[in-house]
Amino acid sequence: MLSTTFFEVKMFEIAKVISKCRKAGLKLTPQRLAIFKILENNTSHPTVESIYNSLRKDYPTMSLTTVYNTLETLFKIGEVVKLDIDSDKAHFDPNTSPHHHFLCTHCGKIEDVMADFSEVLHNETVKEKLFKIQDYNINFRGICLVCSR
Amino acid sequence: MLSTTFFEVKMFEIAKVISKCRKAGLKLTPQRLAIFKILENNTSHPTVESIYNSLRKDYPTMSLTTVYNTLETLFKIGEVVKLDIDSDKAHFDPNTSPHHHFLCTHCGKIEDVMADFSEVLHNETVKEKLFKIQDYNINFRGICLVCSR
DNA sequence: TTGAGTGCAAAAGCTTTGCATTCGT
DNA sequence: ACGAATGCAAAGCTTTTGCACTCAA
Repeated sequence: MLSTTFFEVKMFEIAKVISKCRKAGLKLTPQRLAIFKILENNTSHPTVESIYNSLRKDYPTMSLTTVYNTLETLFKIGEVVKLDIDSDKAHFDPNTSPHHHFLCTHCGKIEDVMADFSEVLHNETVKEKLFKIQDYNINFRGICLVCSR
Repeated sequence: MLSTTFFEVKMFEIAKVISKCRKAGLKLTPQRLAIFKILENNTSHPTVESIYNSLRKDYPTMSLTTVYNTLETLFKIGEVVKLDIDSDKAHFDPNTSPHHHFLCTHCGKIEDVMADFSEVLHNETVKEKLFKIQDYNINFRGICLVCSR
């Protein structure tokens, strides 16, 4: 018997985020919209600085503070998640579906691992020792396909 | 049929670490030995600062730099691991056995999860997409038993 | 119009670096 | 005696805060 698992995919869609901002009374500034554009379909797990650098050409007055503020706002409304795979700096993920990550220790790239590991929640040790699990994430480390060649 | 899994337990034992230092040409200073004592049987996932504060009474001249240096040295010789569960500051674990962690989002405590999840390595998505996995770790977040009461 | 958002500068917090002194071997 | 380790101060980075100005609603 095949078991089918349904993944609820929650990608960052500008139209959806805009309407969410309107409902929350958040203003749609040009800076915010520019950051939204960078996040849409972005699977590079950007940092504040990488987003800031992408924007400097088109938005010369964009400040680091605004990028920090906007990402914190998006985090609060659940439109980005923060990764814990790199202790050096914060990486953000506009894909808020439950998924996991792989860090290539050779090139530093972070890749998504879109697979269901919810089996780990059925582990007896986990069920006995922890009162309530809110979430979990798996960080893999190793060599990516590109670097293996 | 019962399946038995053998865990190789690698705890931080002072005698073992001392002989490892001797072999590696590392000097056994009073500062290092004091830090070793704090790490032995320590399951609190201490930070540099918490170790430093524990030592200040008995070693008034102990510096933060020495704690940083010693933990980095221990990391290099494989006697501590760094956790990635808290992006605010580095937590160290003198238990270098493969295991996982649980962060209580209420009290901030980090607990060990000593269970075998190596099944995640057999996932097809992981095997197809990644060339070579060096290690992996699972971070659970939720409410601990103490805070649930 | 009005208060949330922006952006500059300054500060804060963790970690690293430089370097003279100390001390284990 | 030699060279690694220590510890102080300074610097480096990421992130946060304060505050006057701007602008979306």
